[in-house]
Amino acid sequence: MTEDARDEVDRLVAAWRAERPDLDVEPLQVLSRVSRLARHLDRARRAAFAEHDLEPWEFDVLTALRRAGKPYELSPGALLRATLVTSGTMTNRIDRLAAAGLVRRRPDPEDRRGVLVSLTDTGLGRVDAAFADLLRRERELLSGLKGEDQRTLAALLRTLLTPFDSPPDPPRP
Amino acid sequence: MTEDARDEVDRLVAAWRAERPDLDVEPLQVLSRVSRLARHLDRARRAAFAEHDLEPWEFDVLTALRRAGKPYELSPGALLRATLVTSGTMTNRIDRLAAAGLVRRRPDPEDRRGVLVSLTDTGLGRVDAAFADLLRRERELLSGLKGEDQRTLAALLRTLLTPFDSPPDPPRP
DNA sequence: GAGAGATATCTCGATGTCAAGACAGTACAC
DNA sequence: GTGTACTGTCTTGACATCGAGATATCTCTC
Repeated sequence: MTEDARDEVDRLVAAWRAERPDLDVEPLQVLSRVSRLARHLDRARRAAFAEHDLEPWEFDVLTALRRAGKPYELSPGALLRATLVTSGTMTNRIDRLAAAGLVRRRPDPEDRRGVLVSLTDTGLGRVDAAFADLLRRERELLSGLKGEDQRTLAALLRTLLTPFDSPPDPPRP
Repeated sequence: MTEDARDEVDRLVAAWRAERPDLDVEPLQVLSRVSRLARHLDRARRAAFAEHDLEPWEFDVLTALRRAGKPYELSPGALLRATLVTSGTMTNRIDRLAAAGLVRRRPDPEDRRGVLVSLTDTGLGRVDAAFADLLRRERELLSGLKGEDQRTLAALLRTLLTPFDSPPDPPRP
């Protein structure tokens, strides 16, 4: 091999080159790393939240509410857009968070189809503690990169993400 | 706001800064993007594989076998390390792939605890077709970045990934 | 103000995953 | 060779997710 394999994706790419020299597998260098890193991150997050008795999915919902600012209240629809899950999943999550006393549900006074979900005091305290902890650990994970490299990395990732996060084509008049 | 939000994570970071100006949320610029991008990628992959009648999890197992080279055979243990799932999940996956005629199971002649899983001809054909398709789509996804930027991105991601992919500390003699 | 279509949420069944543990077989020291 | 620890695979039960569809309400047009 002409260069050392430094991570699993290097090994994976080398294996593909040996098996399918006819294919250009360069895209894997970026996208396989994204997938694998996300998987490892999930596990690290799970470990971090365990200390605060929170599951990652609980944290995702609670932070969305926390970010909204006072009165920490959003509709289920806003929550599912923020967390990239389906509506059935969100209904289920809200049910369980409400049962755990971390959020509260009330009818939307302005839209009788709608519901509003808000943080309880308990939920607010838990999410703030867990978030501070998460940031500590994430900073640790990133400690291998200089600040400038982190900004470069963030900018490149943003470029890839933009098409997904833009509205899927405005309807033409 | 001092700068335009270009993607959801920019909006997310801006919201945190407004709510918690006391915290340094820079790590989110990188790691939240990794998580979100991985999620979008999952969906894109699912769509790509649907044309070949494959689920992403099926593809993951089949490619691991394909990369191993002739005779396209690995143990369940090797497969679960390659795909980052638990042993129970792998047993289940192999069961279903075998039922679908894409892989075959046979006892390991050298270790009577063990089993060897290999691609069938059908499995080989399916995975090769799906992989070529996946590469096409991934290249498309990356088309927003110059080749040089792609290499920079890959290198920065590798730095983050290395600690996870290295053995978890060799035992001291 | 009536109807058509869009939107918001919830329900339900199927499914894939995980964690913990069972079990058989192997490896190594003594 | 025997005991002990380890390894490899499979089993089981709980659980979160998805997708499709049901229901109620809103909005817009005519």
